[in-house]
Amino acid sequence: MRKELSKTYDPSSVEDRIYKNWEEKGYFHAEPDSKKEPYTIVIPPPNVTGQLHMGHALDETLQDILIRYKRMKGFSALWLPGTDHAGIATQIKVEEALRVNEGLTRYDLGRDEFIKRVWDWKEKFGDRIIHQLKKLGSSCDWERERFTMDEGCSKAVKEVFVNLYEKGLIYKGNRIINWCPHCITALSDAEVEYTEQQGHFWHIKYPVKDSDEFVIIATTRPETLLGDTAVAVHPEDERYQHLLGKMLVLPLVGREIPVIADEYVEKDFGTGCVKITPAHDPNDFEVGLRHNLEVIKVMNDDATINHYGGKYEGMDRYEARKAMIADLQEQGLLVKIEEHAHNVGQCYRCGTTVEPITSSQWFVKMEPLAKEAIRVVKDGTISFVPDRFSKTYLNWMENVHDWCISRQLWWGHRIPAYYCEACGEMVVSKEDVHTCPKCGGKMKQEDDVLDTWFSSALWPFSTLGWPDNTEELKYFYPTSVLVTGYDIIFFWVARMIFSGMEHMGQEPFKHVFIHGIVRDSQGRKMSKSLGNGIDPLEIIDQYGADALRFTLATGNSPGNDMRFYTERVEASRNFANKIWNASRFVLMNLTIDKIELDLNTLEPEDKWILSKFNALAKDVNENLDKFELGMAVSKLYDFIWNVYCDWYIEMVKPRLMAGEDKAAQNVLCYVMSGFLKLLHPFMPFITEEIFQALPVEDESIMIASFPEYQEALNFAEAEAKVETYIELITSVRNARSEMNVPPKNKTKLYVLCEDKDFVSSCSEFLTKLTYSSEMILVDSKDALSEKCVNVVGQGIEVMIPLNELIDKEKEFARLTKEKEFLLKELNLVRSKLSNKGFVDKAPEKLVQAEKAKEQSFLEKLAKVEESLNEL
RNA sequence: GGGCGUAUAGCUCAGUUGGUUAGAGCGUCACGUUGACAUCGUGAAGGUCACAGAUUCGAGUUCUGUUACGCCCACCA
Repeated sequence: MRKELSKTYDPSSVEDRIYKNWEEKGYFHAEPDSKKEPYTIVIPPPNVTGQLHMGHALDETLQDILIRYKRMKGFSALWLPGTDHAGIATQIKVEEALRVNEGLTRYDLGRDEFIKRVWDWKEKFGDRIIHQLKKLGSSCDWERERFTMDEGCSKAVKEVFVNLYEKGLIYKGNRIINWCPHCITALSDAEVEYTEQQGHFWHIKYPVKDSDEFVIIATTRPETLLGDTAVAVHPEDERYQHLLGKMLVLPLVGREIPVIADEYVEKDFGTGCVKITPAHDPNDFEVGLRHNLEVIKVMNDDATINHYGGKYEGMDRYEARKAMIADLQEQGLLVKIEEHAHNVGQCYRCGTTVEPITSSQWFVKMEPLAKEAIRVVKDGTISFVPDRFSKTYLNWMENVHDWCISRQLWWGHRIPAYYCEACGEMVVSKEDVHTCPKCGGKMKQEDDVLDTWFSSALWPFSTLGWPDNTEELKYFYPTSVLVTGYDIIFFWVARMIFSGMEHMGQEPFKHVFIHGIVRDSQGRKMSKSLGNGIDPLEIIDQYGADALRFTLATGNSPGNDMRFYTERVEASRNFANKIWNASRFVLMNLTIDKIELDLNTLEPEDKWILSKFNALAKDVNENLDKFELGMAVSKLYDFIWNVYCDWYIEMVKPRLMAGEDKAAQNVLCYVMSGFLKLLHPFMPFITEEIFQALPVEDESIMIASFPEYQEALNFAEAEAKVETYIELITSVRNARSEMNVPPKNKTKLYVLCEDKDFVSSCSEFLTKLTYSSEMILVDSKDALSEKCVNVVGQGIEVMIPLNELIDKEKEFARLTKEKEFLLKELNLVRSKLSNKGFVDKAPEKLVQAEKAKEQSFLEKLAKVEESLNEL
């Protein structure tokens, strides 16, 4: 006996120790190695001050499975970790803490001091998520950990910004953008989420100047009326031809605005008249450009009304709305109010309704960049798994607008543009600029910072050393696969693709492996506000990281959401325990100290399990290569539990009890160490713990080689025969169960079979697993004097003498049921075989298989009928 | 308005390029302390693969249409 193992597996006593050992041995570290092929994954960097949630757990588990697999396959496998500075999210957190703890705002501290506080915060909490990733077993190369605002990434950001600016792909302009009045910053289109809300349509009269006439417009946002600079109608709308070019008097304001004609207006919608507010509506902005309309912005940054609002100045936009409606009503200008459901855009960080506003911002010109990004997905250079997400991606990329990249925040990469305080000259430069190249005046850097996603977009190459042409960059880029959720395809995946193409001239990754969202047991999204989130760390404490990982990898297909509940984790935990106990059994019976497989001394069941294992290795490799992780893991589960434990261990027990059976020990260990290796990417800890207790040569399973199919281990014939016996054993158990015969009632077993040698070599487990006392080979049934239950298999028939225990009626019913079943199947097979189309067109192999089935059914049917007659 | 997904056992889900008797986990029922494991074992019950057509020798799987639910994008003010 090598080592005494406890009866149940206790992950908590194992995991930290093993992880520490891996780290110390340096197994996670990858170097450029010309003798190996590279395999690279860059982590989707979690927010630096965030905490691990189930979505991370899924994402990291999938990546770790892939990276461990490839590492064992002999690749130089780099999983590059790091964190994201997460502009708005982090700034909001620190501001909140500042407010709660010190009653201060960031403005009280000033920019420099505030940023220092955020760095302090990052130092304090930045390690937390990294520790949590380690608890999961993530085999990241921690020596290469990066941060989106570290020196290298910042250098890359400046390089890219200046580069794009010089190419004319970054520009500054006064455009309409999404504004969050709570975060006080511009947002990109992708950062706005739309929800349908019940609102109103207010119908308002706009009087025609010097006339009794008026037009009626309908609006959902009456407060923007303050910034109207025209009313538009369709050019061919006959109702309004006479008003074209005339002036209207803007209610509540008194300003005069023209009636203009523009194709944008739909004649049949509403009244056919549209108020035009270029400063507060994207469509109106376009109309304004076409007609040279004045742009009057009526709101401040916090969405209160500014000086253009007259008496409404200082009011919040909704207060102003209320007040204006009341005033309009009083003046008899409010015609009616309609209920109206419409989509309202909200800030994806704070949920505040965004305000479209014209503002001077920085943009990335998307059209030229999108071209290449579209090409590489269309021509398959980059593939999405599952493929349907390439449609989502292409649809977005083909309709993408320019990307607003400036944010009015303090935490982030400050835009490398400098303005002369004297002459207004602007310089964009990688280096700090202090004096104006034109007039020598003092230069001041742009206040705005960049969208967080601007730096994340460079992640696959900035983390490898770009813009320097490092060995790492040459070797590990392009990366192999990107693993992420479908919810950030637009934010991140798309932007990495065009950035990689533009700056590296090569795709950032070859595959995008997309997973879904982890939901609660009722299918709801896990969220803080619902309080239905499950903490992965609590699950790890309770059930172990392996159980959690196994749960996340099982029953989940790429791109689909999954439900998470503890019963599933329990099942995974039970599986770990099953493996644990199987290993206890093997170790208890071990006398060998080295695995030496001698293919010449094998029993049928040995060949059978080796053959089954061989097929498993083939399947798992194929599944993993095709990103079918869920399928790979369910095959492993089935093999380990339902094949190795339920059958092979049971078959081999008599041999082990009988004495030192080296062949059995070798096969037990060979197959066990093999399936542990196959399972290791999914359940790294328990597989390592057991592996090291087995008589293996590798010092760690992490660096052992991944099993692959070997022709020498394919024993098709023995496999098929043992398979038949398994069926037979099941049938015997079934018969006994239906006769209500208790397991302890052991009887003889008579066997009628032509292949006597083979049956003899299996006699031990046949006897044991059919609850028999001994097995007797007979030449004919006639010789038996005892009353028997007959069970038939292919080429074999067994008789169980149960004497008076036999319930004749029950046996009759059982055999009749069996007969009906065989008849049904026989019918099915025959109808296939008599179908000329099938025989002519189906593959020959299939036709032969059907014929064999027919024979088998016929043979069995004859035996069953014979038994029925004898009753 | 456009696009996508899902619909398979009581529940949650797998099901590869069409081809044995459609599977698993959990739950249910019966039996069981057999020398690794009750976090277990043995056996069983449970399915018109949403509906209607089409293609095919053959459809859970492919195509068309319908229904229900979900998601994404666009935004007629």
